[in-house]
Amino acid sequence: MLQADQLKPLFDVFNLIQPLSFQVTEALKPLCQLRYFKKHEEIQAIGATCKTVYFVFSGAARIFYLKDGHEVTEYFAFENDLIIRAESLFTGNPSKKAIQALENSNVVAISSEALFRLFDQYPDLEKLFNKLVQRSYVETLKRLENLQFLTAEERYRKLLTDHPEIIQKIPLKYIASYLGITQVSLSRIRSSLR
Amino acid sequence: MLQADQLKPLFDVFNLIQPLSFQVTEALKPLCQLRYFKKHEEIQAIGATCKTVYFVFSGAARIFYLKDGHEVTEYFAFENDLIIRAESLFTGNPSKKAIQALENSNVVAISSEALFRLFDQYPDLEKLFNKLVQRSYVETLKRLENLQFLTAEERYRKLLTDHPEIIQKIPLKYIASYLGITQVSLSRIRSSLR
DNA sequence: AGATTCCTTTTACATATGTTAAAAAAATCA
DNA sequence: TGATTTTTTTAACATATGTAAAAGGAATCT
Repeated sequence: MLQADQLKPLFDVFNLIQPLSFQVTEALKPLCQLRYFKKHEEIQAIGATCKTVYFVFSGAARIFYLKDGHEVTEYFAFENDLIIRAESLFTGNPSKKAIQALENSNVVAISSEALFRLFDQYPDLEKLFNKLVQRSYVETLKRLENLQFLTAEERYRKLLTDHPEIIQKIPLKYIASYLGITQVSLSRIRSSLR
Repeated sequence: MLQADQLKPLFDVFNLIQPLSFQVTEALKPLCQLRYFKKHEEIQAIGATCKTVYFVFSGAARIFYLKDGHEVTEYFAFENDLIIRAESLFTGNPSKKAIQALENSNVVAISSEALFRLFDQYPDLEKLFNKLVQRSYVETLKRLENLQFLTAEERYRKLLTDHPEIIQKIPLKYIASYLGITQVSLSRIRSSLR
């Protein structure tokens, strides 16, 4: 069971995005399940329909899918980051993507159905959720631009400056597919920068 | 000035996504400005902050930006499609992207500030807007996946099956940058498929 | 600690895509 | 219609990235 205020760091982040009243906060807390996953453990499997909204409480996670038998990483999430598989959550279709812990991680899991049921009663909660979605959307647009017209080396350099924590904490084989290139190619790029 | 029910086709689409009451519909109508743009005309310029939500009423439009002096097309919009530059609308930052008519087009323009002001009074209107954003987000995720791990030829084939209207109506030079390749490369791919 | 597995780099070669320039084809305009 | 401009294709060559296999290095497990 959750201890009082254990969730405070996450709720502090929420409040920066959308100020929440005491009532909203109290209504949301019971929906938050703190779950522990070991490094490499699967948080959600491929084929499951996304009915849970996750936040990384501590640790790190990724979303990936299989393409021709090998894994393609689509997204990395760190502390306080939202994890949803939007293409499933918003359509009700099963997701072809999995969520996996990259380190021993604590994750806050919220049932999307229970969350959405609170929206009519607490409009600010709906606004918070939608602002989080908007932020994810904007981030995805930026990644799209990068993939559309930067070279592999430019994308790697950009990741290095924009998200150094990814380079530091994540195995290169995951970063390669995230950048849309092979591991060999990434290795080549790295050695050319030395 | 708008004639009664001129907007009906667009509102029919809205109702499929989120049923709107008579009151909501009547509140939204006065915000809808029907504007005409000639082929190639600029709907919004680079550098402007996005404070308008557009829908294509008839015709077609695109979002593009400049990269090293040449245009990169990010998005095509056809009848009833939403056009927003999310990275500006949701952040308040000036957009580096322009919106341009690709044919003689009628466009419904809605002030985002006026629209957002209606949200507290009409929650279903907020829900409609957020569902439209969610759909755009999901579409963007699909494009990201394609750019991340399909070859140029696979991306072209996919566009051919998923959005034949783009191939039919849009100049190839715009399609090339949309696919993340040069015009020469696209031409080569097309001839190899013949 | 040693053995095993996993991750990263390197090499050699193949292929896809980019670049520049020119020709061909199509669209636009007076 | 004919002239002009724009778009698309083709050619030749350069470069980036992919593929497969092997070696080296690091992490993990008992």
